[in-house]
Parts: sequence; structure tokens; C-alpha cells
Amino acid sequence: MPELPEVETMRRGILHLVGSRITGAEFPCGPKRPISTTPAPAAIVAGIRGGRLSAVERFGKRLALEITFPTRQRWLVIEPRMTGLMLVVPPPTTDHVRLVMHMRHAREQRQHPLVFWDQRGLGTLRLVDARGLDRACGQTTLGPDGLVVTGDDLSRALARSRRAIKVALLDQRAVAGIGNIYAAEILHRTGLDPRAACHRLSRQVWDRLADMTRAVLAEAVRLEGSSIGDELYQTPARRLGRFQQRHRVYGRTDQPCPTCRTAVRRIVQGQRSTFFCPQCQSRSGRRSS
DNA sequence: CGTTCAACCTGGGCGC
DNA sequence: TGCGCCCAGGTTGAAC
Repeated sequence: MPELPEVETMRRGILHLVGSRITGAEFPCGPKRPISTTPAPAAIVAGIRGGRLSAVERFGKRLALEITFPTRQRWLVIEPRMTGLMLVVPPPTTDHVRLVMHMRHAREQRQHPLVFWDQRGLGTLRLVDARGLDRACGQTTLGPDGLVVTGDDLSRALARSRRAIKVALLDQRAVAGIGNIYAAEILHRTGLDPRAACHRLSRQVWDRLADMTRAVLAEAVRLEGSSIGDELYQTPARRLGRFQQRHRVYGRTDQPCPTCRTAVRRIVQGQRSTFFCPQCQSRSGRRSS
């Protein structure tokens, strides 16, 4: 579920908790249905209790909570994967509440839970120090952020690749934050065939692609992400995203392309669905002609 | 370098 | 009603 816009929305939706003390934490699902954590849940609870939430950062599709102690600091890196959500209001179900952090705000002395809820449980939690943060979220793992990526960045990372552009855009080492929804929407707005081979794309096309990547992701952040299908994705306050109203091809197999009315096609690339308009997206992005 | 497949999980929708 | 199958926003590691 969460791609860059959804994770950025989570970040913004919990920013007001910066300054709060973490007075306690629990893993309510227990060992019966564990999510992947490093270290084990008990060590995470011990490692964050008593600390102060001092920053909330986003690295691609990952959220990192900086937790400060008098003599050191740690980072709790949260990867929501398919169905993970950060919530500051009661969750959709009491099932699937993976982590509860009890926050006490500096001013209002009110206890306030911060919840990581994850239906499928594919999400991961890691508690690391500064070096661990670099390993988990540094440049070796993640390329430039999708909100600021340039044509230079994309061209440098991908112009020699023989992969299809759709598959390459999902490579987090090339550009961080694009997932299946936004790859489809970016390519439609660029007019590019998702099957076009990277090494055949012109420099102009890389520039257009980077421009469209920044524009689409920024607009999706503004609209608080995409809540599709069962509307599982919600903001920390449990509002629905609104970018799905702007989707042109994602999840719209056989429906008319909003630009040209041609039926949207679904194909499979790299074991994942690709949605595109065969009419609007016929450009192979050739260097010449 | 690439691709392909399986795995990690829950749950909704569909055809029979 | 139930069963089996396919699908879903992501990532990783193994095999070739």
C-alpha cells in the first residue's frame, strides 16, 4: 500500500507528537502473529521506553522515528510495506495492532497512543543507532527521493539498463518512493510505453520523466495519498486519501482512458500488474525520431 | 548484469 | 454455504 505519498502523509500526521515522551510500549499481537522486528519485540520496548520522540523522517517508503535519551539516540525504522498504517486515533480493528507506543506530550500532560497497525503483517520494525540508520536508509540502499529526483539522477542510474522503464522505476536504488500505483500514473502522464527499454530513452525523456515524477508525487502528497479498493489506506487521523480521484490508469483495466477514451490495458511485468493506455503511451522514447 | 519464482501474511471477490 | 483460486499499495533472497 503505502508508497512515498502515503508514507509522507503518515509522517506529517504524527509530527505534532515530536517532543513527546514515550512512557511505554506494547506488542499486542504477541508472539502468536509476529511481524518482523530487529531486535525482538521485548528489546524494542526496552529500547524506546523513556525516550523522547525528537524527529520524524521519511526515507523513501520508510518512516524513521528519532528517539532521544540523555546520552544517546536511536531510530525506530518502520516499513509499512503493503498494509501498514501509523495511527493517532483508534484503529480499524483491534486485531492487527502490531505496536502501541504511549506518548506523553510535553505540554498537555495527556497520554496519547501512537499505533502501528498492519493487517497483513508484512511490515517491519527496526531499532537502530545512527550507523544502523545509514545501513537501512542510506544511499547504498535508496536512491534520491522521488520528490526531488532529477533527469540527471535517473539517467545516471538507469540509462544503461536494458530493463523496461516500468520495472526500473520500482527500483528503490534508482529513485526512492515510487511503487506500483505511481509508476503507472507517472508513465501515463509522460506518454511513455511501460515496456520501453531504459537504454533506448533519450536525455529529454529522462528529464520529462523526472519532472513528472516530482509533480505526480507532490500532488499525491497534497491530496494525502491514494485510498483505493477497500480503502484500507488512511491517514494517521483516519481520513481517506484523495489522489485516487486523479488516477488515470491504475486499477482501471478496460475502462476508458480519461485523455483519449481508449480502453486501459493490464499487463504483467516483473510479476506485478502494469496499467497503461495503449494509445497515449505508445512512445518508446527513442533517442532519435 | 538480468529475470523468475517463492516467501512473508490477511482478506475480498469470483466462479462453481 | 463452502471451496479453491486469483488478486492486492512491498521487499528479499535463491536459483538460473
